[in-house]
Amino acid sequence: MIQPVDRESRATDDDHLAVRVWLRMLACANLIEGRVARELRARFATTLPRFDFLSQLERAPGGLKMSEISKRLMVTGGNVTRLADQLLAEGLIARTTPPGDRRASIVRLTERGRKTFKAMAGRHERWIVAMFGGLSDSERAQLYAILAKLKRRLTALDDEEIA
Amino acid sequence: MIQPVDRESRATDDDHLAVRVWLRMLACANLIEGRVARELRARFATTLPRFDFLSQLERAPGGLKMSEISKRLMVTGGNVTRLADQLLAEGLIARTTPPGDRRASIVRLTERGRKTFKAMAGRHERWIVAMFGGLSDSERAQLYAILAKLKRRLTALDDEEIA
DNA sequence: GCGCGATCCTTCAGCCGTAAATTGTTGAGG
DNA sequence: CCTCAACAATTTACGGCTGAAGGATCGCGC
Repeated sequence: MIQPVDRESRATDDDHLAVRVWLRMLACANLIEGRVARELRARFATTLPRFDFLSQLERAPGGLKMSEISKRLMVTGGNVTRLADQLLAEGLIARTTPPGDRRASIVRLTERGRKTFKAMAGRHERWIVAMFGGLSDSERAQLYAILAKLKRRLTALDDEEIA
Repeated sequence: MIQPVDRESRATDDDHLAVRVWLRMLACANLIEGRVARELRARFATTLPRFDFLSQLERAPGGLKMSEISKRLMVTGGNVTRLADQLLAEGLIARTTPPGDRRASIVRLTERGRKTFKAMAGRHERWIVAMFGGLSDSERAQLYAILAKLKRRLTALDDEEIA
């Protein structure tokens, strides 16, 4: 019998259910994210943020503006700048300045970037599928639906006063 | 109508459901964590990891060994050392060496630490409850149950070969 | 006693993330 | 034109997290 000793496991009965749900969800997310990060490092000598960055470009054949990547990855602009610098140095992406706006810059995958990403994406999907393999189809669907509702709520709350 | 443009929203139909569930869950976790972090910073000039650290001590009146905190927070030892240094400097915790093992050190809340934490914890719970307020009791319960199963699976998978 | 691997903690370099200030560019109003 | 606010990207300072290396201590087995 496994005996986890983490934050979530130690929630006490007087905690509100919402808090316990949150701690459990956070624990799951951290376990999955950590595992994916370790695998990416071991097998591809890269990191999750870089993988995510490439993933966005994969879906946008024409390339993306830095600000657009920032929005999609939900990270700040400064962060995107640094990630782009690294991927550029690795030869996985290329940058151009769009005609008509010299402030912006557009980033797209290089051929090498596309190939590299394909290889990683295949593995990535298998890892995720394996980790969620303990749930039934119906449970995955329920989870998907409930999280949709939660996410709507969260984006609606955005910068509203909450407490 | 809200139009999110993040990672999860851009998942395509050929992605396996598990991947879409994962991206959605990650988006939710990041939204919640980010919001809590911002509130803690704005209202208490502190950070989420420090709050979590104190939270563990709150539940352990006799104090905890550094290694125990590391396990419970699911972070590495080096990280715990730094957090402890900061909380020590803020006067919220105290350290002692347990009799019988001079390698170890035991950390516990100071009176000031306990008071400070109480104030933060009350707010924290209200934020979480507000954020999960969009779900019904039944949905929260389902989520709680499904995540339990997922978490069991994840800890079982631990460092097993997965793909 | 004594070796020696295990354990506890710390330190360090490296990456990711943020917020805030800065540089350069654009475009709208006077 | 010319200002000036808005916007795109970058830089900087700081915090969290990791993995790896190192120092001290412990305790098992001989």
